[in-house]
Amino acid sequence: MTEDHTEDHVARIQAEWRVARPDLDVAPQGVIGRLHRIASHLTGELTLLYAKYGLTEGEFDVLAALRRAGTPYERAPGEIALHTMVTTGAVTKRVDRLEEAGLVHRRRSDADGRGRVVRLTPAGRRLIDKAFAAHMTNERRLLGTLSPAQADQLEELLTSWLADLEPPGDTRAVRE
Amino acid sequence: MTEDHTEDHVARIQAEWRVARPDLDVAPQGVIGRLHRIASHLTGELTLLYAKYGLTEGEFDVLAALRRAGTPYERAPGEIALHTMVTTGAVTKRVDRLEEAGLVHRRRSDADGRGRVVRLTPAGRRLIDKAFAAHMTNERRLLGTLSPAQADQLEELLTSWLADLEPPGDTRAVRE
DNA sequence: ACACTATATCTTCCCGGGAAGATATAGTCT
DNA sequence: AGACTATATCTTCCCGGGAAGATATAGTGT
Repeated sequence: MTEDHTEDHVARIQAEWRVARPDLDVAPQGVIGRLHRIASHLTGELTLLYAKYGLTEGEFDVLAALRRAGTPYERAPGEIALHTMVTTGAVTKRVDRLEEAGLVHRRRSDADGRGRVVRLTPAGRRLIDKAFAAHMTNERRLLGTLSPAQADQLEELLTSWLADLEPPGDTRAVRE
Repeated sequence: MTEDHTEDHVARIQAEWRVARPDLDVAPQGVIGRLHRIASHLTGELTLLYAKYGLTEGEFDVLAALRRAGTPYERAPGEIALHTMVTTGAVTKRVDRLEEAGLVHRRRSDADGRGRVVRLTPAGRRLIDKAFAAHMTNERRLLGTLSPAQADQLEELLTSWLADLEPPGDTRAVRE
């Protein structure tokens, strides 16, 4: 036996720290390290799928935010920034790319001369509808071997943790 | 009442999708969306702490990998890349910055002319020792209101999920 | 020893996003 | 109306990392 196959990378890192810094309690890494590692793995897999539709994650998020808005699939850039948790500068660039690709259209707001309105084009609507359905299938696959009971339990724990971390009244939104 | 305060952002997004795409089951977002949101929140908080020590997250990871190696706190760039889950190009740049800051030292390997050896300087060792202790305190704070029992349960669920996602034999390492 | 392939690191170029400032328009107060 | 402040978006500049190629050295087979 050269290796304990029941130990994952996080456990190995913790073991190394226990040798290097026996004075510290590295238990929190058991949760936080694994959470980050899962997140990074999921992001990689999700991004692969977006790429099949010619989208980056950021572009996907913008299209999704517009799609969720419902007919006529419009939102102001500032709203999109809130919904997708990025700066307005990032939204400008994402919308630039999506507009270039013919997936969204940008016009001035009638009501407010400073404002713009970003709207899904029919092509954008078709694309995000296909991509989002595939995305959900992909997420289901990634939850794969968790039993429904485990998934519920996990969701509950994450929900209560998230409630701690996010001060109520925090308006920022979430990755889709 | 204008808003249900028991609903978080992920729940709101799911509710929007149920209207926009009633044909799809968006349950997976309950877990995956919240996990990503927690990860992003944690990363923000952890990064704030690294910054107090003048470090980026990537630099912290490199110092931590060297510290865990034990005396004499040396590792090859390629090893560091494996341990920190980035490309060797990224390691080169991180080490450039750390060397500039006097926290690590880089020399040629005696054994292999292609190789380099990166070693913590005494200043680097002192810094990562302080920073890592503070990092653990910070992580404990971030787990805050999860009871020990909840934390254990969560760790167990994450561990088994991670085991699915990471094919055994995957050599990549983890965020500290 | 020579040719060929493999490996370790570094370099170059690119990409996406953040931060801060620029610009244009709204709103408010007098 | 005029001045001042607030707001929405866009622009500019920067930063960190990825991908792919360049370079130097090892290893291997003949």
